[in-house]
Amino acid sequence: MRILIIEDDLEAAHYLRKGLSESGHVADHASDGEMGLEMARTAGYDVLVVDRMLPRMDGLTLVQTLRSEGEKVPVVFLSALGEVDHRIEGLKAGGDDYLTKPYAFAELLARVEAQARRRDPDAVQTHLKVGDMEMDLLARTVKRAGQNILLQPREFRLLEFLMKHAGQVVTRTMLLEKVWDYHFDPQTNVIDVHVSRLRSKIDKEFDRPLLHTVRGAGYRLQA
Amino acid sequence: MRILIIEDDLEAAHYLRKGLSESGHVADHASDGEMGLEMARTAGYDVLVVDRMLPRMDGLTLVQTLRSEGEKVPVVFLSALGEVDHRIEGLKAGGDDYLTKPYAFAELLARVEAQARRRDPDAVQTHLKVGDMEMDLLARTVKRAGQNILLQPREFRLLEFLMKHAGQVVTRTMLLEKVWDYHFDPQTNVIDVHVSRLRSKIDKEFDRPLLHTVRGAGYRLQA
DNA sequence: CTGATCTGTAAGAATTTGGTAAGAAACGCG
DNA sequence: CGCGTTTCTTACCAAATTCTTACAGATCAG
Repeated sequence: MRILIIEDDLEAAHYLRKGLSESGHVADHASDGEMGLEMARTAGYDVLVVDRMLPRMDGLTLVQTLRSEGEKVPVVFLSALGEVDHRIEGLKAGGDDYLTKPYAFAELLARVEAQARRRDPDAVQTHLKVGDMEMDLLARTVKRAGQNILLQPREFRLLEFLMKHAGQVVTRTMLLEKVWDYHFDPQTNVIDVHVSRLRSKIDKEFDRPLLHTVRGAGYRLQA
Repeated sequence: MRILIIEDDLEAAHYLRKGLSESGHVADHASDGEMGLEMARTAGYDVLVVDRMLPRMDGLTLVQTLRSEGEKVPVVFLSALGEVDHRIEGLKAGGDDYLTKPYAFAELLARVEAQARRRDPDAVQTHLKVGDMEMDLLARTVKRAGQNILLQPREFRLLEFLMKHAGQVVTRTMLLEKVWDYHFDPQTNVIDVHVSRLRSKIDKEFDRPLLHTVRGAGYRLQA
């Protein structure tokens, strides 16, 4: 899941990013309101986490602006102010949830995921299945035909993405963006190498391969 | 805790059972409304998890029937319908909580345990088990393969948390929050050190390790 | 007050991982 | 069939992560 954190406290932001990435998400960070607005407009995030108080443009205004432009991405407000009125203000401005500092990270994670799920039920699957292969996102385990398969972190992300798009052709560019977070051409064959490694783990010992090459386009995972 | 899952989707039911049993509960399963009603009447469950839509007798009717018979067991409804009206219907029929699909397993677990606790405050976990390792929360003792293991307080909290989330990856951030009560990045390797110490006590002399490292994410306790 | 125990820090070791590059193989087209 | 192109595989190395150990401050019981 792609999450944008708009927060001027650098330490807090760093802490959030780390926690989110441990939980398998990708988090970007903007440290002031204007930068946040800019980023929220361009890149397609699944959820925004917005501090109420920000330099250059406060969180409320930011979200109001986004909403007036028709942007519907879910927003979770962070704020030091716990008053009911502030909460209502936040929701009226177009926020979807509101968290008062200090908050537990686990709580933030739960709310962020709940928001994302509300918008896109498939975004927060915990269990994926393609053919006789299953992936458990919580346990971070993969099985094929009942047999456990050990994957490296990057291989896991790769397979996760492929499984979430099972049956569709996944292009190299998509993989670079969503699995590697590269927004440029690395001019190397990283993808090929990882696909090869993945294949040797999920397809090698089985007669029916799941991961297919689509020449000139990319790859497709299919039973 | 004894839980009855009344759910016709076999895969979902299986997944719930697995999760609940990893969290130390005992879960039974009924795949249609009539069977569910029958089982709920006879065996004394602590909580029922009921799908709204069921073959042979829908969830609402089931719960209404139970309530009319004076059965007070807490009920958590599951439903694909998120509308406010449906929620109200469920609560009016005698449900105690309501969860909209798709839901995160952790959320379900939290609500189920909350319901059980509400009913019987003493029913909280006092005993955890993962593989051949057991923890007694009251006596503050840990055994593996019948052998007593002495843990320091912090190690005990750490293991307790890991056992309560057995089978799932537990991130460093979660550990910091729940075991250390830190809400920031300590910039040290406290966790690593304690995990290492814990390992040397619970895994060293045994051939099959329970505590696994999940690179880039955290740790997982699993038999 | 004192000794024992517990917890956290720091540093270096060990391990794992991911990326690069080079050559092999497969493919498609004329 | 042969050639250019794309894709696959393998080996290697640098970087990042995790593990272990030793030590010192803090805490607690007696």
